[in-house]
Amino acid sequence: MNKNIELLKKFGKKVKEERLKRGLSQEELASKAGVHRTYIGMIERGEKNITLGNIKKIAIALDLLIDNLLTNL
Amino acid sequence: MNKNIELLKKFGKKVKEERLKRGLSQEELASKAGVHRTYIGMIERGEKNITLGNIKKIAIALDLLIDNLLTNL
DNA sequence: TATGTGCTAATTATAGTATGTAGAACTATA
DNA sequence: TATAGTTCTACATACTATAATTAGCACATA
Repeated sequence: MNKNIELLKKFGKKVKEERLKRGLSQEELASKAGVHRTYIGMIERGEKNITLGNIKKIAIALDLLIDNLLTNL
Repeated sequence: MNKNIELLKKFGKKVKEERLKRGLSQEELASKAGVHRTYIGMIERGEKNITLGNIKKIAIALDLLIDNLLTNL
């Protein structure tokens, strides 16, 4: 479990990076993805072990393929 | 949530495919990945919304990059 | 004052883990 | 041949750990 921290932080960093590229706020991304504002914050900080379903939602909200969000993890 | 079924089934199919390519039983893959035997079965049947941490474990057990398991999802 | 984000905390939903039964397929031995 | 043992997988629960969702406050900064 603990060894996931690095993985989750990397994923969060990628999400944040792609969100900012598009000039979106956490709230806007959350709204697009259909999740809560604070949840996006938690994901970006690597605090949650996100499920495949939500990875997909975020990828779609960012106009990305799911595997684009997961390269180099 | 319900719209995830297709996504999870596709993922499970991919895992099964890669497992069989390597001639591994569910139990052997489970052991390599450090998860339970029946859990692999559930994943392959698309019954569980797997987390990023376990996706990584399974990818490693299959000698795959994480994004190789997630193309075309 | 308004917007964006970090962070805590609480609740609900469900992923993760495990045990057990059943059936199919395939060996081996009488 | 049978019939007994073995391996593999589907499936049904059930428990417990934690993801998912929400609300609220602090602190920036424009």
